[in-house]
Amino acid sequence: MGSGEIALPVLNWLLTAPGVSLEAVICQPDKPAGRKNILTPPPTKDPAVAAGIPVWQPERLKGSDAVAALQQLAPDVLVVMAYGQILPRAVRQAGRLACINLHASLLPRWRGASPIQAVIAAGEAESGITVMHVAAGLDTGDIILEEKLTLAPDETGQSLHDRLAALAPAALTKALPLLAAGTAPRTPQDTTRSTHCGKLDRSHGRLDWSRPAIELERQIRAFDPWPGTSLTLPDGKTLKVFPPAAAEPGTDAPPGTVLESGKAGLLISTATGALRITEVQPEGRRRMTVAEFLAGNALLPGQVCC
RNA sequence: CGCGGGAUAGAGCAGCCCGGUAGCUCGUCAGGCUCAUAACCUGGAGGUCGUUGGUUCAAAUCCAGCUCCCGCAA
Repeated sequence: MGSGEIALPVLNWLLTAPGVSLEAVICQPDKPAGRKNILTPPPTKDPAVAAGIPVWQPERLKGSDAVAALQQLAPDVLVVMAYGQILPRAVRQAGRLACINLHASLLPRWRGASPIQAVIAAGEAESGITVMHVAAGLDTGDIILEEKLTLAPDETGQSLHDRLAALAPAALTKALPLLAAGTAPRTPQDTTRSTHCGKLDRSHGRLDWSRPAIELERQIRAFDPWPGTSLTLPDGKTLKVFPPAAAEPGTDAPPGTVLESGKAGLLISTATGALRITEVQPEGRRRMTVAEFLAGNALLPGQVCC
């Protein structure tokens, strides 16, 4: 069961791994997407269809035909990754051996919808894939095992997403034989260490100059490419901001004040330190370097962004 | 039919409303200045103004179609 792009390597592994028989794929329904609102299937659908695997796309899992079909199928193991719906009890219990979830953080850290962005924004040193039993609560199930990786200094949401996606099959490769043999560890999560992260939207990407520059730099990396980061120019227009950015010593100018604008980028004052921005995208325009942007758009030191 | 912005020199933009010789910042090339420079000065090269058609004495500019790019929303 999976809908998101991050589940693709796992799906591919399930399709090809020896000793594994993938009986069905359950994913979210096709949804309107893009500028023309074209009906678009979730990323996991096409590969499954191409491989001749039955694909079920219930609008709401709870009470749907898919649940009954799943119970009748009675798979050994239910593997869930980035599915996008809460699993009813009937589904959690449909797996003969287990119903397991692959989560893109080291639980109990970053339970919730945006663990990849959260771990970078928080400035933590490592992340990974947690293989766990699915429980009633959100990402609260007992842990089978974790595969760790160390974050790079220039890690972005995109790069970490890709690395974690690629790491997931390895975690599953270790977990499935343990489940089959009945020797899988089952470690309850240490709830006192747990943190949560909610679903992100663009409004979370606005740069808040009252925060320290070092945090804003992490936010820009974490939110690239989703939900993206932006600032508001003095004329009221939105300017998207992309990595790399850098935190530098600042002045006592009010937060949001342009301190420097030139070939080396924009230096903008924050509450603590200043933020150097080097790559941007104006509304209706393509992505460009700050030097290119400044060639046709005046933004002088002393002007204030918000 | 979701809303909206855009396509002009290698890059980023102005000019369009009020048709009449193609402009700015940067890059690039040459020369100069300087102990020196990514700084400064002088000069040069570089554009079928996305595409097709229409209106007109005359279209980057007005009108219609087409292609492509992007922001928002979902």
